[in-house]
Amino acid sequence: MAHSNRSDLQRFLDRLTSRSVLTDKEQQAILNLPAYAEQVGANRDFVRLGERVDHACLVIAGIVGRFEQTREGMRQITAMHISGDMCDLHSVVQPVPTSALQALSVSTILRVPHGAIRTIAGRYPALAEAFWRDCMVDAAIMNEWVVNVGRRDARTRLAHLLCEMATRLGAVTNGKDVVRDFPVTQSQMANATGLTAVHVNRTLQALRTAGLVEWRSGVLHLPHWDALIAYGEFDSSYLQAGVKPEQRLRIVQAS
Amino acid sequence: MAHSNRSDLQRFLDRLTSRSVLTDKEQQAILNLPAYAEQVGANRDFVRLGERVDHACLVIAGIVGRFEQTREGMRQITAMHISGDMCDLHSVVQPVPTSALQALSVSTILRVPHGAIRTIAGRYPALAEAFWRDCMVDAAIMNEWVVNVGRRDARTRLAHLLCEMATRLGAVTNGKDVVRDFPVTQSQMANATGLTAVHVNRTLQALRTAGLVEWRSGVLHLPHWDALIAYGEFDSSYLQAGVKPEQRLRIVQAS
DNA sequence: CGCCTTCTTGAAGGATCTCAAGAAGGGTGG
DNA sequence: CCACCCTTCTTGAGATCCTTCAAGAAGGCG
Repeated sequence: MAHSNRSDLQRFLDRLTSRSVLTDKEQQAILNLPAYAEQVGANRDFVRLGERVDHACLVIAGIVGRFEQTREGMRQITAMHISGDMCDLHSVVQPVPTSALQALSVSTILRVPHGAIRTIAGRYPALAEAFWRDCMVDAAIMNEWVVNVGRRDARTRLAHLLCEMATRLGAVTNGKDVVRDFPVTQSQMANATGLTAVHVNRTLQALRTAGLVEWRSGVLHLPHWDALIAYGEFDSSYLQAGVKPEQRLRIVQAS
Repeated sequence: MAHSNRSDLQRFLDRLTSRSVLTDKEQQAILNLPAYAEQVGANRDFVRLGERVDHACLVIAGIVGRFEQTREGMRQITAMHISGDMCDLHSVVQPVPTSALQALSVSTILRVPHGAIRTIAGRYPALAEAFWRDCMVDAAIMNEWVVNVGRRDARTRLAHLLCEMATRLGAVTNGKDVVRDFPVTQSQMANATGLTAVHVNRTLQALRTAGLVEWRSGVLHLPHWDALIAYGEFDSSYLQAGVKPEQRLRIVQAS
């Protein structure tokens, strides 16, 4: 099946080249990675705590959550991953996961063996650098989540997360009216924001009556983007989404 | 001054080799890094938001906080760094900080130019790998903070953070009685846990009367370590502190 | 000794949670 | 195409954890 995955790997490559500078050879190395597609049902774990893994997971479709739970069984989602995210790239250098991965909706993932990633990372230092950088964007997002959960009230917190996800889903183009598939339940949203499902429901209603959010059957509609980012204190710079080509960094010499 | 910093850089090297396998040459490259020591007063920022930086900061002494603040001026500390931490190693691949750095107590830091780090990362892929891995441990810690702030009540949350810091400070040896310098104010602790200073104070009193924590004038004393880690739901595995030599990973071939 | 930061305490208010139950929605089988 | 079921969404009322405001006590430092 490896030969049929180039178009999926292209999404990963696009992600990398949006922030890093890669030569043709390096790009080909990405596209030639062996990979095995897999369908995962909603609410199913596909990476479990403590079980050493030997492959990284690229999200092709659906939404994936990284999560942990407390002794009393309360869940906390610490990251959400969407199409194009290599959601546990970090496992290449740290193969024993400290948190689990679950499909939040029906998802298809592409498993890429660590061995192959390690080989090209060793051969092309610029790829290792690009991988490192990609992981640091995920870390910057998690950093923002700590602020969100720690210091913002429910309304702002929810608005902020919706802004982040809409931006990452690439939905913000005309700057006004934003529509995107976002198949996440209110309960999952609660686990991502450190709230209860009941309170997420009520808060969402407040956002709805304020005319800022419509969200029915997995489709998210944000009619007044500018108003929502102000409401959610959202500043997208941490997402490193708009890095201009001339600003992209390359540590190692192109060879 | 560069020549006199080898002993400080040794701390950084020790940190790297505790998780990664490095050859003699690679180790020397770390120790030969140029570096400039600097004293920073308590509550003083030394890396500001949005200002592109050209050096990474190694903490030699004191405690450093990574933080952000909301529109209303509420502060959230998203990471604490101690002696031996290269607190913004990520800036090597992402030179525009998305969060600021502040000395929580009087600190001395060692500034290491990005250029020098990039040079050795390009020349020795195993060093790039070690840097990447080190950043991923910081990310794992932040991941745990999301859980802590999102899903644990004040008592558990504080206990968990104290357990983490005590472990990282290397204070847990005999497994019973733990004593360490920890010059952090209750107000800073509040900003790290997403609570108010008042509530941190009351919660700390509860831990004190439970006999789990004594903390006076910057000295932290945890008389019943085993009881405290149970109380704080603390499992140190995410810190990657006890990685045995034979479990340390090296992607690239030793040359 | 005096000043400024940090710690401590009280009382009242509010945001969020818990418990409980009913309504709506989406899928499946007959 | 309808009936059924299970998940998700919605609503209400009461409880609680944590915050806010305010002020005094203690601690460190010149």
